Amino acid sequence: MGRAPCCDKANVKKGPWSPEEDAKLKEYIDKYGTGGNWIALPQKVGLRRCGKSCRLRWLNYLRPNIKHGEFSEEEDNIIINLFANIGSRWSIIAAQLPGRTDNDIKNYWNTKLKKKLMSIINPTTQGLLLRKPPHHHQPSTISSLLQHSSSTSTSSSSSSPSSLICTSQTGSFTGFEQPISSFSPTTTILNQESYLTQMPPHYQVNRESFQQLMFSNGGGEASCSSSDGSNSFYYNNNNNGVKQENQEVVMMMSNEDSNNNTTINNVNVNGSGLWGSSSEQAPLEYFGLEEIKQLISTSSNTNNTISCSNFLFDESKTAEERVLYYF
DNA sequence: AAGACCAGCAACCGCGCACGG
DNA sequence: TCCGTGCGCGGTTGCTGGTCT
Repeated sequence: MGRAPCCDKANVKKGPWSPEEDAKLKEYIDKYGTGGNWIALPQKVGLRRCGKSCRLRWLNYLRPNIKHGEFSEEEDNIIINLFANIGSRWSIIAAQLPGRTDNDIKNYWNTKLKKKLMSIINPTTQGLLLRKPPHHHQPSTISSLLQHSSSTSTSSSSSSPSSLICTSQTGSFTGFEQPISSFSPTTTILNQESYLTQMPPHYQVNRESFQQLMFSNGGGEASCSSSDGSNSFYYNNNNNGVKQENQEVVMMMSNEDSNNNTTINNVNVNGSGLWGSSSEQAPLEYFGLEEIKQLISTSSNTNNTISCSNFLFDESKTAEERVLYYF
């Protein structure tokens, strides 16, 4: 037995709201408030609308102080950074942007910002450039990345200053403004509030979220190239979709030899620096692609993408093109 | 000029969660 | 503790206007 419908579908109007409906709803809520019951509201207002529809219309359009129009660069930066840290929690992101609604931000992200960022990160392949930075490397800022986008050469992505740095100790990409190892390993996605409050003035970019950010939607070439010829993918072997205390982070590295053969090594980087402080390197763990596929094989398979709570695995890609990311 | 295509955005849908009985 | 109900969220759909061919 399915869930009871929230309203009588046959007797509710759907589609765009008329100015009259808007006026009715606004006038009523201004006068009496929502009464804490959206389902009952349409009847009180005299609208043939679903309560959920009224709520949406109010929240996204009618309520006071809604900001419409262009997003500022500042807002862009906040959205990008928050998305990279907490993913598509649009309501949380919206809470950081007064006057903006989650729907607005979601639409803005999907239609403009994601494309903009993709073109910045890798203007040629639309893939994510990952390269080992020199120790003295000063990561660029997001704003400088955005500024850089207009001048980046399309033929030499490896020379782009937008290289990404990752730290396994914190489980976060920084890549931008913040030195690595600013987060404690106990920081969890679940604990969103503390996660946010621990964010430095310049937000960090969360490793797995950034991958999702870059690779979701299946667009472009999937491999992550580095200047030394290695491709790097990451996954998290935690199954519940939430970062855990002292969780292991397993990094897969694939290398292409002179014959264009790709080998994949899986390096456990738990507790050590991302690119390995060899003396502290944890024992290697090996998870082949087949094993990973097995891990996720119980999940549903739609549109050539096997998915589960943690992973998306694009089967249509070749080995080195495969994208595996923490979800 | 007209049809095809695309981008932007408002709105819908379904699911998970919280809460009260 | 269980169940029903409403809310809130995120993904998706579909309409509309603009651009391209």
